[in-house]
Amino acid sequence: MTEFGPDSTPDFPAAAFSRRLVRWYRRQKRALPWRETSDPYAILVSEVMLQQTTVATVLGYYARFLSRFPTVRDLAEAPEDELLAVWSGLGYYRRARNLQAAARVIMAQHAGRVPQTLEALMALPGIGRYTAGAIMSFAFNKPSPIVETNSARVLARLFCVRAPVKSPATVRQLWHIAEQILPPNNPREHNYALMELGSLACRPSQPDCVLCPVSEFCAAFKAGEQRLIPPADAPAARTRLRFVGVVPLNDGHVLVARIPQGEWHAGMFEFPKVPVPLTVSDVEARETAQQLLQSLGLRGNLVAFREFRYTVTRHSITLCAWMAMCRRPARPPGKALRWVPLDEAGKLPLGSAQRRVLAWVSNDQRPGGT
DNA sequence: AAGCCGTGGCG
DNA sequence: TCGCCAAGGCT
Repeated sequence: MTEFGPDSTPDFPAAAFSRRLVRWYRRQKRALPWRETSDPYAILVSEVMLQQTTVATVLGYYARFLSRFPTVRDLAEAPEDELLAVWSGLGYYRRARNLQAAARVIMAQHAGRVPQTLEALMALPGIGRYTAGAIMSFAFNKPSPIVETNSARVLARLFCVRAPVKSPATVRQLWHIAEQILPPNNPREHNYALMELGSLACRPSQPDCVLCPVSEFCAAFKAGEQRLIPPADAPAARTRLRFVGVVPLNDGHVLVARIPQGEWHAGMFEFPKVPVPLTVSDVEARETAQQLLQSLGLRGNLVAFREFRYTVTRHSITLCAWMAMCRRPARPPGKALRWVPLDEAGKLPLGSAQRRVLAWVSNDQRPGGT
């Protein structure tokens, strides 16, 4: 075989490469909790959390999620609000809903056990080719290749693939390579090692080829092109948006609104807000806040103001938030609105920015706060 | 098949 | 402050 197959990697000494790579991995690997478990469900959870998300961020969620939803059944049966609240701050909230949908399919069609074939895994919502391959190799040590950000970069350099790594043709080529060089006897460590190499040494910028155990196999290194591969993407356009929001307070309660379908963070909660032009003056912003209060059927005083800046995908957002001391209306607010005790609001599913707003008002409302 | 979906850290 | 980056999948 080359040693495991011919084609685009005709002369590549795959077995020797993998042995060298895995030996390095065993010495250098980080201790990560999802590598310490053999529970396929826990590995599934970690892989979904890690999609487009840094290890450091996931470390703050992983154990808590598993202690709250220890089994496929617990997740399948969880109320959505509780699920989203646990996920709150992790981002890409569709992942949480897909993960629960996947858990329900696993209960209904696979007797509660994570399936062990690529086809069955890829049929689960939120699980694509990478995640399916990761579960196959990490959880079951079955020979499924993977291609994701790290390994794609490693493979592109290793074989000097100069085209953009995201183009469909390149993606196909990288999957082919990944399959060709995958050792049938040790797919788990091999795949882990490819990713770990990309993370620790074969980094996006400033690759540290001195640390690399397989530089002698690397076509880009030999050509001195490791810094040119893969080529940088064109910068993404950004838009700016501005909102005026109110945080109605009454007797230790805050008013929150369920975000409607079709908007960012749909189904989660936020403090009421409205879009305003980028150019509004402070006076106009204050008037907008007053009008917003009225439209909620509230009367109250705007007592404090603060701007929050955050990003949602490609949108740079400024939220001008007004704290409002209100009289609670006799009539209950609309169905999407809810008064909640301040100290329980944190248990709601909130986006990251809303969580910061909540921290602001909570701190202010505590005795002695300012 | 581009565009969408979140967030925090870092240079 | 700003742009880039990180264990993608879906439409």
